Amino acid sequence: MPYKPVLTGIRRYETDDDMEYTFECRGFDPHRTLFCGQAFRWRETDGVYCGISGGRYAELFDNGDGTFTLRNIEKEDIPYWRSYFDLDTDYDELVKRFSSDSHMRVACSENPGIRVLIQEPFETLISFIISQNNNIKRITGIIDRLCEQFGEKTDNGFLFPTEKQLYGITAEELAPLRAGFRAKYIADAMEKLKSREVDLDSLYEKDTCTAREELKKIKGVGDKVADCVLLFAYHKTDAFPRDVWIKRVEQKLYPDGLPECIKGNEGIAQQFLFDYARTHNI
DNA sequence: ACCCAGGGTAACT
DNA sequence: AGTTACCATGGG
Repeated sequence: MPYKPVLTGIRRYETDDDMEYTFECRGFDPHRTLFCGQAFRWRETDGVYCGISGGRYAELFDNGDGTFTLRNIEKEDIPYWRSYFDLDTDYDELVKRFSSDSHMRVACSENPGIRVLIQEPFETLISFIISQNNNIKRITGIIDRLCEQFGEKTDNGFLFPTEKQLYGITAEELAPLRAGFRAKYIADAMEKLKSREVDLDSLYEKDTCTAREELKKIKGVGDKVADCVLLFAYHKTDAFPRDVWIKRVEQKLYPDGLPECIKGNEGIAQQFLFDYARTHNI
């Protein structure tokens, strides 16, 4: 069965109805998870991670005893955040499986606590169109300007603009983002979403290959960007985004192909290998 | 000045 | 089908 997270409707944060939610998640590392290049809208100050996703604001901190607290969230959004942090997947079990491969064993042990997020598809699509041939710092800046220019302002910052808010936008109107040649790709994405030539809602139920081909109808979306969206939004864990670092890993560590133990979870394994490759400058 | 960055397109062999 | 220049921008 394809995995579909429980998503409640997009809703504004309301200051007089906030709550805390504490959950257990042994070994979870928020910093590694939120700043490893799968999400671009979290900030950390004094051990508190503040972010906006899917139109929802949250503050997250580590209680130091294997539990974590989400603060200033709405009660009905608990299922959203449980899904977002993929809390119902046992990563200890996954890492155990991965560790039968010697490279994966090192990659996992050196980067404990990474989890693959389950994000909102539209935000993820636009974010990873922006990511192409770009670095994480500048990607973050462009997305910040996108939210400030076109997203709704709330007490806790600007929301990511909704699909409807960007319908019909042109590359010229996107110029202030300084996204360069990627502006025309965003404009093309908005055309194809508006016309329903590409339907993000339908992709949950499609297999990875079919969904990948549909995303690639958008100009500026190739295999890599498509697989990022399939993995980071739709949680299709067999999607395998090949960026420059992963290509080096495949050449140097796996010239004869990927190990059997990551089959079906190539995308999650990729997240460990991505950090491994960068810290060791492979 | 040069190189690279969570790539993709179009125009070539 | 496989290679290659080029694409905007900013940081090192």
